[in-house]
Amino acid sequence: MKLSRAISCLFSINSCSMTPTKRPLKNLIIRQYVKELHTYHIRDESYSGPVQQRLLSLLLKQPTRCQCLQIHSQFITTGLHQCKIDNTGMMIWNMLLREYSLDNFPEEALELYKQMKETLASSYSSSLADSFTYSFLLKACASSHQPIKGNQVHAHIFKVGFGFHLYVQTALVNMYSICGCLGEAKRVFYEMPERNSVSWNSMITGLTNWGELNMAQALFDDMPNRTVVSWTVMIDGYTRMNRPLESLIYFCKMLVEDGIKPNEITILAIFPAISNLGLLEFCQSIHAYSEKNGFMASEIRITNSLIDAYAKCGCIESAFRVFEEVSTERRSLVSWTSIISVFAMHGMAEEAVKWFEEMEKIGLRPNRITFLGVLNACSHGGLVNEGLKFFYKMVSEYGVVPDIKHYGCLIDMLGRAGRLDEAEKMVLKVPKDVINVVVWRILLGACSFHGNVDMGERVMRKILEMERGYGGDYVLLSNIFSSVGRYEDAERVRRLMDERNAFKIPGLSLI
DNA sequence: TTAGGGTTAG
Repeated sequence: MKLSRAISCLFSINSCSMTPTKRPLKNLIIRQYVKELHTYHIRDESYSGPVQQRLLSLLLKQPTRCQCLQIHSQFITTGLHQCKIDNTGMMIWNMLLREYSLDNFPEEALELYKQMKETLASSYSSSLADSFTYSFLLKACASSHQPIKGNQVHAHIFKVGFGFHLYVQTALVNMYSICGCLGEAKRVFYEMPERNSVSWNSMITGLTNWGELNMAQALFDDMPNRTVVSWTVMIDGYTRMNRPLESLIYFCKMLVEDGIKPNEITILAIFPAISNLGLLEFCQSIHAYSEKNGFMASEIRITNSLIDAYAKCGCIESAFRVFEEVSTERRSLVSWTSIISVFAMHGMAEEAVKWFEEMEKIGLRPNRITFLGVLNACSHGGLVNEGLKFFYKMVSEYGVVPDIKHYGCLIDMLGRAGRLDEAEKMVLKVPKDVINVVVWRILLGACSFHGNVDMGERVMRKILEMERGYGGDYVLLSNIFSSVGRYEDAERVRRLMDERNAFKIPGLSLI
């Protein structure tokens, strides 16, 4: 593709509305465009200092993706990149690198570095890169998950003398951690002649993200100056490992031991732990704290999480009040999805449907999670026909491809309502690449509940083709036989269960 | 005229 053609494609795409389906196409054109720029050579070596200044100041103002491409284009096609490179020129290269590595174009960032090196080598520049260059380059390796490339950059960094630079080493720890190379990350970390809190936090984050909580905790205990980021990383780490109590203990220790105040991100991290333990009072305190510190006004995600947490702590009134207090303009798709799911969770199907329709009225497009919420509501509230309508609407009107959870929901809904034939037809319609044993199991449950022996046997055969070791399936089939008085068959299934060493732990309830 | 750009939590 010629440069002029790439530019016209780029701008024509940019001027129309950017739907998710068009985004990959735009990215492809951007990639092609940058590739063209990399092969563009001109020989105009007139000094244009003021133009460089102008380009740099534009880059420093956080340009959009398109503006950045325009700046890059001007830098190359006017030959400015080949002019005498002073600090301004170096900064233009670095800022372009930064934009590409942060904006999910890591390959372009790496290509740009190659071009930068070649160009600077043939100009009057005294150095080919600085510590900023390598920080951005490592960011690109990290975001594209390319540890091998990162490792090559690491070797190069040593060669050019930045091997023990604080920022570069921290970026190395971060790159290796993100790519899952924890051994390498630790090696760099322990070799660092000096570390700041960011270096420590990067290492601890790497460990928690890969499940090494004990090691992370040991490092956290050794850390000289813990910041709110360090605490948030630990809180989030414990929550993700399904250890909510420890997560809350860290939250309290942060306040009491270090006197550090939680920020928006800490608050977002603590919500799953509160919901998991159903601590309504804790939820209320966090609500009050967020209100007092202006987090509710500044961060819609806190409001959304609060809606979900209140509902999971059993207080639907508070969840709804929080939703109602947000103006329609501020409500995001997640806010709407949260309130719909909250009603679904509490079996309030009509309310869920009502708010789904309200959302549509203001022109918001529901996504797959929103539909999962409303389908769940219909399933639990027995609104079968409405549920089917929503499912078809999702596919035909909104173009959402149903995943296994949508099918599961629908099959559960038909099964609960006793519409077993339709449920079976639906299971048979699930595409081969997404089907799993769970949807068959849902149907078996419905057969058991409604005492349909023939279908139960048929479904069980399907299940056994896929998985033989789940005791619950044998128990259900055996119960189906018992319910119609076929005790010998029930006994046979129980024996089969023993022969195949399929266990079922008896359920228990604390209520 | 000069400074300006970097690494961490979701």
